[in-house]
Amino acid sequence: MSDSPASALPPAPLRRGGRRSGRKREDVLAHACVVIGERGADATRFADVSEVSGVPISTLQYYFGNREDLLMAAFRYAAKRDLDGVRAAVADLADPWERMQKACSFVVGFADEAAPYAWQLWVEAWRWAQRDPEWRAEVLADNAKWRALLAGTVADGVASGRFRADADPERVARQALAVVDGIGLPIVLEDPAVPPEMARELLIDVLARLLLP
Amino acid sequence: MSDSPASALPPAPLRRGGRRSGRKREDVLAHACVVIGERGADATRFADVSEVSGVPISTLQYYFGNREDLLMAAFRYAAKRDLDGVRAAVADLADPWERMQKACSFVVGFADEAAPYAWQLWVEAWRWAQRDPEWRAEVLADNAKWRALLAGTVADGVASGRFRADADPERVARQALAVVDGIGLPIVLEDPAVPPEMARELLIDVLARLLLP
Amino acid sequence: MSDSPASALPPAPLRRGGRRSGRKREDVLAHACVVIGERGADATRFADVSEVSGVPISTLQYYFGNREDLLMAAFRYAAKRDLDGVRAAVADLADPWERMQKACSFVVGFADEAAPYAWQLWVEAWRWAQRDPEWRAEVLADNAKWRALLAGTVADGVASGRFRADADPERVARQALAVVDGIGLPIVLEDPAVPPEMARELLIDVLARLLLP
Amino acid sequence: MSDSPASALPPAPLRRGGRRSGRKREDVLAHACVVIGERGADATRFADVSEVSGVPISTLQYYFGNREDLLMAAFRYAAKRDLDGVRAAVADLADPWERMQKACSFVVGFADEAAPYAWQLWVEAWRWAQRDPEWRAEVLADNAKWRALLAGTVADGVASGRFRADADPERVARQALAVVDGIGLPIVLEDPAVPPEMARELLIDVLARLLLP
DNA sequence: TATGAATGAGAGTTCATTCAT
DNA sequence: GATGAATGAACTCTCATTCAT
Repeated sequence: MSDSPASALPPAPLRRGGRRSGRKREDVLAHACVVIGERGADATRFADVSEVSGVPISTLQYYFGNREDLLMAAFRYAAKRDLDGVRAAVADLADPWERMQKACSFVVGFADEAAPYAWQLWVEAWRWAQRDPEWRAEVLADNAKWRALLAGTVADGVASGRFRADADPERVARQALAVVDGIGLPIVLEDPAVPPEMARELLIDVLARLLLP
Repeated sequence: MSDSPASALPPAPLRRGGRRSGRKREDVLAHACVVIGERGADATRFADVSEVSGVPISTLQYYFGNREDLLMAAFRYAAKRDLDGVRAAVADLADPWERMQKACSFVVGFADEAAPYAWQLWVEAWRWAQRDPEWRAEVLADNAKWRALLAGTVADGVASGRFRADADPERVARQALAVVDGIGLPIVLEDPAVPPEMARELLIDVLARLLLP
Repeated sequence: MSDSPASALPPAPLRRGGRRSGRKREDVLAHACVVIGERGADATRFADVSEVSGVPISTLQYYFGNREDLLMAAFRYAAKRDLDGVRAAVADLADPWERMQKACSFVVGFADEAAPYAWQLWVEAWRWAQRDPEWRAEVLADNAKWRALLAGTVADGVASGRFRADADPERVARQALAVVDGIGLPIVLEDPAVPPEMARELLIDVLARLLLP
Repeated sequence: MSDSPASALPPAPLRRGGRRSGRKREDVLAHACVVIGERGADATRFADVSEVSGVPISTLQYYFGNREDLLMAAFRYAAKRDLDGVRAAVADLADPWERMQKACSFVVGFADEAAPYAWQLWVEAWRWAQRDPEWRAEVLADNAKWRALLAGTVADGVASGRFRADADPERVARQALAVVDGIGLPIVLEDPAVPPEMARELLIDVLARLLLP
């Protein structure tokens, strides 16, 4: 009933705290994210989530209400998880340049630190955000958080002299995020013309030109 | 029946003379692109395309077969149209740097030269390409064409001395395409944090760092 | 909603007590048999069964799945009902010759003991059995049961001396079944050249030649 | 375009006479019979007949009109062909008993003299005849011809003393036809319990009891 | 709180048929 | 006489959702 979703993430660790139902809810959302990542949000039906999570359809509706509500809940869950993940990943890195690289690598799924289906979920969210105001607000808010994370790192580096003095943290954060989003594409499409190693190297190169003295 | 699709694009340029059915087919595809751009490919029903184009549902099926085939035909149509469009737009620009800027601005929809819904259609295509081999092949092939276009421009600029001598056309093309794809996101989401003018400026800035001496 | 189907058969005998859904399911099947008998299986639409039974189309699909599954369920229901019917009809007949006559008369619809549309349903089943392995298996299994029923009766008659000593139960069962199937045709077609009474008499005559001393 | 249908029958021999279109018409009908035999009349679409015959759909409609008209034409064609076939097959048999056996074996498809799909087409015709007056008239008329054929043979045998003197030609013809129709069933269903050889033997046995002294 | 039963809305698809050439 | 283009009608099936327990 509650196997861990396909890869990586445990079946919702939150051992401590959490009312029983809260735990199950999270468990379902983790599964839902996998389904959305694999089939796309539009093609994600209650039946799919029910099957992978083992929770009956009507119970899903009892928990989340609408189909769209379920989707939104799953996206919120993933967004928070990704952000928490990247923060944890860079937490113990002292060097701003190291942190910048790590943070940018995270989402696109380089190496093992990646959140499963993170990029796919973002693409889904973007699509819905183009058409639904609620989704749009959600996505924009999250984008802001990512920019803040990067801008903060840039500011640190500038202050410490690790980065160029004329680097504007806000500007560079926007640019870095753009490159990250753009370089993720060939990776998820497994474009043979841009294998993951090359993609990472191209990404780091752009970041270096933007930041390093 | 053959009104121009909702916005911008003319009622289909069409060869000339035009074989009866060929003309109508293209007309339908232009309309379909609009619908896909507005509602998303998954949400695009025969009924929608029928309503917008004035062509009966069964006639659409007679023309294109499957719903998915219709979608694919529309995407192919748009991909070709965009590529033709950008080629035409840069054709009479002599300066490589001018051409680079123009080409990169084109897709994301800056100014008036943009193809309508071009970016939205690409996002749709990416999503399908992640899951369907046929779409994947199509998208990768088109990506390659874009890279070639940019790489050619870079090579010209290097040869003419307008660009830095150490700029590797292939590498820069990949990077430029990434930035273009990534900077398009806040634009279509109309992110107030990254208004179009700023986006353009940020994009040009990255290109400059990659290319200019 | 649960009127007895158009003709003859009671509003479903049903176990007794009856689990809610079981009762309704059987009720629907009885109605479906009538529709199939009247229109033919190929021409039997969900809409027809829905109209006759008063059960919404989507509920029919919820119960039975496919259209073909509904058809198959109806046939299984009818096959069992007919077999039960003929067994009950001959149960209290002591004389093998009486039993033989009764059993053979049953299916083709002589007199009042007939199961409604039994013969039509068999013809439908034969058609599908020619092309679908699942139907074929079902029909062959049922044919075997009928043969066994007849062969048992023949064996009884031979043992009791009522039938010719040299009558091979298995052989005669096959022959009797063939005559039964064949004589049913003019009856359902209402061939004026072979009115029911004549048909019965011709059938009994053949059986007599096969069995009586 | 006009390959011979799957088995046996030539692509309509009628070399001599026949206006061009008459020949093509017959050719189409022979193909249609094959389709009907293989898929069943209800499942026979214009597209199928068009494909096997190579004649465009609209031409089929031009020739035959309705779908049902095409079906009926095909059945008429087959019915005549079968009757002609059996007449030819027994024409040069002097012994009434030989003729009886031959005629009865013909339809059910024993040996090589069978008309392809003859039995299947009859079953189809029976089904339609149950519901459509026009088909019913057609089928009854043909049944009458078959009965006449058999009755004539019986009468010959009685007259010549080959058959029992008390055999009533009309009665026996009806009975024989019933056994033929009934014994055909396990054959077309390929019932392992009644292999063709056994079926023929059982059939002949019944005929013998009805006719031989 | 949680879940099975039931049902309406909507979509794709097939296919005969009509019309113009 | 023959045929391709075009289209409406009908049907199956999927799926979210409501209701009762």
